[in-house]
Amino acid sequence: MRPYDERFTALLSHAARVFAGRGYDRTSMRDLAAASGMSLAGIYYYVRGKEDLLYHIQERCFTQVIDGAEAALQPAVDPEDRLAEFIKHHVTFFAAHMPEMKVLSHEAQALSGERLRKVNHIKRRYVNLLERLLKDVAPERLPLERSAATYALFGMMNWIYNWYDPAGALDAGALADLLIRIFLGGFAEARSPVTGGS
Amino acid sequence: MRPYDERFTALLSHAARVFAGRGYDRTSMRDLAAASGMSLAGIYYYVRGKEDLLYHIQERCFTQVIDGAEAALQPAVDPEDRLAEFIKHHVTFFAAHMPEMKVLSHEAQALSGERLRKVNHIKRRYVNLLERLLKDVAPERLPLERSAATYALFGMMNWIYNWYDPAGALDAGALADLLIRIFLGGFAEARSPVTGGS
DNA sequence: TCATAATTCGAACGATCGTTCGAAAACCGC
DNA sequence: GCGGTTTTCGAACGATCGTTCGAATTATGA
Repeated sequence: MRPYDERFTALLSHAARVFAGRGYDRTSMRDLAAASGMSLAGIYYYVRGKEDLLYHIQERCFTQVIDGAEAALQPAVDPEDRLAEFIKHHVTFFAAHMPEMKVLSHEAQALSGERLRKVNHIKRRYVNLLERLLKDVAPERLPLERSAATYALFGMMNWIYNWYDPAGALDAGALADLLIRIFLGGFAEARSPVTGGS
Repeated sequence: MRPYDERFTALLSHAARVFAGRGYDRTSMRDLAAASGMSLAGIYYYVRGKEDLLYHIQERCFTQVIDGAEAALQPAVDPEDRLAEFIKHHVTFFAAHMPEMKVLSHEAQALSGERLRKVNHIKRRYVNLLERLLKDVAPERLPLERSAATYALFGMMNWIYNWYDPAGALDAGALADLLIRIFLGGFAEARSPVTGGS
């Protein structure tokens, strides 16, 4: 039953590309059929429906990015190194899986019910992972600030899908290094004017 | 002809709130009629259609945010101060006009043709404005890095609509200060390891 | 008070959507 | 080559969409 899985994966890949290009809602099941070389009805052999298709794209991609991040953090021990590794992995993974990551970042509202609950659960795990890294880098910061800084960093990284071209002059590694320098320099070094150290 | 303008503005405001909540594509003209207290057909007296409604929301909001930014920059002369003023204005404006700014940030793909061209033209003006500010802060950076840093900063700021609650414990001014410290500290102070100062 | 313009709306249209169903086709172990 | 399972698909359904149109209603100015 290997060819089934391969065709299922190919369907998800084609669908992710079309979703990323035209947007989830503006994409019709007929568009997906044309893009994947299947018939309209044939898609329903692999998936319960359109929303189920989006769910599987998001669930697979999110699981991959979490597993990859944990693996990338494994060797690093210094807090700043670990944060840098997280950013580097997220950005390079984003650049390497642009369609899926755009769908993950941009179509978060499109799911509902149990599917939304499951994806949000994975998302919370991922956000908590980064928030713990920030706590190790700057333990003196207030939780409120740390939480906001977490989302600021995710914003820097996830906004990529709005402008970055993986085939352009800026390669993903250099982009990751730039974001690391910006965030680590500003977050870890620039102390809040009221605290100071304590 | 003042009551006409007031009702038109109210329609745009109601529509922006619904678009922000349910997404542009998932919102039907019947939803907008219910939210604005108008009949379905009545909307078409003020607007050519659904896409025209989205266009007017984006065009008005973008013009406001550009005018406000230029006014906020007026008194500041020091490059870092000017950049800080830009960030502060963008973030506080975002927090004060959440629905419109979310629609502006999240529904950039929904327009087409001439309307898309016009909004993109305004957007380019705004992006160029920030990019010039970054050039004054860090003249030694390569244009490629400066462009990426511009989008990184916009990502930090625009991602707000995914998590920030204006009614929560973190007020907009404090959030703006945090983003200023993060970006200014990391971008202006952490020099690229290869350049150093020309 | 009346004609004219401005504004609102019920009803309906054609188009497109996601989904279903039963049959046909392709594949497989024997 | 045959029986059963897996996979594909044409055709159609009901629902919902954005939009239109002509009439009804309300405001305006003489």
